[in-house]
Amino acid sequence: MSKSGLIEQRNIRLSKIEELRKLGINPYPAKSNRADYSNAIVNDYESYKGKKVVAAGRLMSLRKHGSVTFADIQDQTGKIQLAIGKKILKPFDAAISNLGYSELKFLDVGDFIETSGEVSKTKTGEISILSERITLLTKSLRPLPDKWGKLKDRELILRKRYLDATLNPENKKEFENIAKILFGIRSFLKEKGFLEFLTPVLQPQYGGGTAKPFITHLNSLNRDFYLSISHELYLKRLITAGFDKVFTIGRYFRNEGIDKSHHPEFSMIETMTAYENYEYNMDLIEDMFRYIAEQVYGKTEFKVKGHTIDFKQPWKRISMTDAVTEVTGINFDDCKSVEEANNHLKALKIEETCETIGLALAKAFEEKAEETLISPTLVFGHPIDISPLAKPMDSSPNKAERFEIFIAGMECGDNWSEQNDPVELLATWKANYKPEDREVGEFHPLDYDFIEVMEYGMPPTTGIGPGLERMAMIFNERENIDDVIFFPIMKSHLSKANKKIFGAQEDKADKSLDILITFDEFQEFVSNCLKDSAQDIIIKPYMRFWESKNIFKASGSAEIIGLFKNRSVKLSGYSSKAEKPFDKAEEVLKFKDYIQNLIVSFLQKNFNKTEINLSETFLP
RNA sequence: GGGCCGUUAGCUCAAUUGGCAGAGCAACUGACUCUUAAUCAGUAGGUUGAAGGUUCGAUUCCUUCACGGCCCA
Repeated sequence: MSKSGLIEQRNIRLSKIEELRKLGINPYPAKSNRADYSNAIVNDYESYKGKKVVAAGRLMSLRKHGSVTFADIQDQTGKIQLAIGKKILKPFDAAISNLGYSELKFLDVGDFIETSGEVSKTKTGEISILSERITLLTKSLRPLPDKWGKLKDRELILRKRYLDATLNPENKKEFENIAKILFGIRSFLKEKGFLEFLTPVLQPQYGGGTAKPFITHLNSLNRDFYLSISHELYLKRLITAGFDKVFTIGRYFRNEGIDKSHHPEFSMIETMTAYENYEYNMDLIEDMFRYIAEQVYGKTEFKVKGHTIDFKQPWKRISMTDAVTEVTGINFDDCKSVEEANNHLKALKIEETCETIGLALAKAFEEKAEETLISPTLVFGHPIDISPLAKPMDSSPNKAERFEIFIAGMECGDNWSEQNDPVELLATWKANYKPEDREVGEFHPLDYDFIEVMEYGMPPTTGIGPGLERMAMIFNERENIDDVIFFPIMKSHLSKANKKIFGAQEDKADKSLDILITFDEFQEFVSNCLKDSAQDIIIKPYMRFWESKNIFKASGSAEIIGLFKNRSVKLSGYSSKAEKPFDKAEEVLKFKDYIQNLIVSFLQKNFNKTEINLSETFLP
């Protein structure tokens, strides 16, 4: 007998499966004969009245009253009630997998079932199916969380979205709408004459942006590859190949922070259009948002961060310089020198010195203007310094033919007339090539293959890249990116109950034998590497040996106390396994060595300005 | 990275100053021919996220860790 409620309930359901199998019922058949959806029946009762239907879905509630039972099943479209009368329901028949009235006891809330019967209303007026047949489609082993309360634990909602979606149809609807956004974008771009391409996620050289990439290894080529941080350079190759309007709905991977509006894995709709410049895209993006608002959501007004945004209105278009001037009164275009620009930054309480006027303008915009752009705004005329892939404007060569989309203070897409002068591009890239930026994610790799493409010649081209998640956040009126990503990234977790149920091994010590190094021994052992001034630091070593399933194991750690106020530091991780008993003396030596290295690397990491010398005597 | 908060039964939540770990739903047994959060009677379900500490005694206080949330940079 299990002590856990979950395990007990699961066992009961397993035994129901056992009994059903004995009766000749397959609890997991491959196919259903479902022909009707619940909302069609409920919304159009007059046409369905008296007709036979076959519906299927998840059993969401079961109310037994002796010889009559009421049940609710939920399918993709909604819920419908089944009225199951002892006299109407046909008797048990394994040949057609029909459950009789007394076999209803094998059903649980959460099971998937199919039913056929006449549509009618009950005495209380509820539209129902008078079930003549009931077939089990899938036996569920675990109880659904509370059947009318919704899931509240945020961690559970994010980890088990399928449960949240089952219990919370409004939330499910939001994800349905995100799927429809994708259809909307595709049909919009199709109407405009675009072709969709799939571009590589695994790339030998990453490019098209500045971000920290994920690195992976491709065994068959024995090379490290990068997960795409952008798909832009591939779309440009397609333009070079002679396709005039292309797009991809791509997956983007950036090994950077996770917060309310950033996720390491996200999606963008990236387009490239030949023979046009960035002004074409200003219209395209505006039209695309309006199209989705009208086609998918059937409205143009959305509430974002407390502001009402109307996509019907023409979007504001403003240069970056003017956007900064509007907020701060400072016009960076009037700057005669970098010093002057930096003085402006100081006046704006931005504690950063920039190398060029352009960088200072960008900084001021980012710090002061961005968050004020609530209604949809297209900001153009970025400094060329921050736009290495964009063409300079004819009228002011230090500005790029580029614009960004801001909605509710969020950047929702970046767009420009693509630089297709290979000599210029190579020069810009080389000037920006700073391998030391790789760590901070502001590194432009040199992609000679791409320069070669440009040398063959790419016609004048422009591209846009609105982020799908940000779009979804706006249209679904959500402020957290996790609310628009069905499977947000999380650390894996195996619950205690699941460890038991699945028989997953728990690496647990059976018994602890002895501690082989004494406190004094260890302090003597490390005294040579700590200065007198660190006398108050106590290092407590722990080591133990034990036996588990005929494997001998050792593990050890050292705790440093007194280094920080109210905190101790634990250096851990030593472990060792063998099939026969250890030579303990040798193991202790290994442990000492390990701990010594740990301490040295710990000190190096945390006191990197201090030189750490390992004296000979420190070694055991 | 910094700060604050959370983790108790399958789910949602209690537990008074540190003093017997409880309820509703779900589950199980039984009654019931129109319910819809069905009802009624009964039963069972817990290593209070993990480890350590203080204490006669810890869900409660302290430390560390794990997982998560919110805010800030």
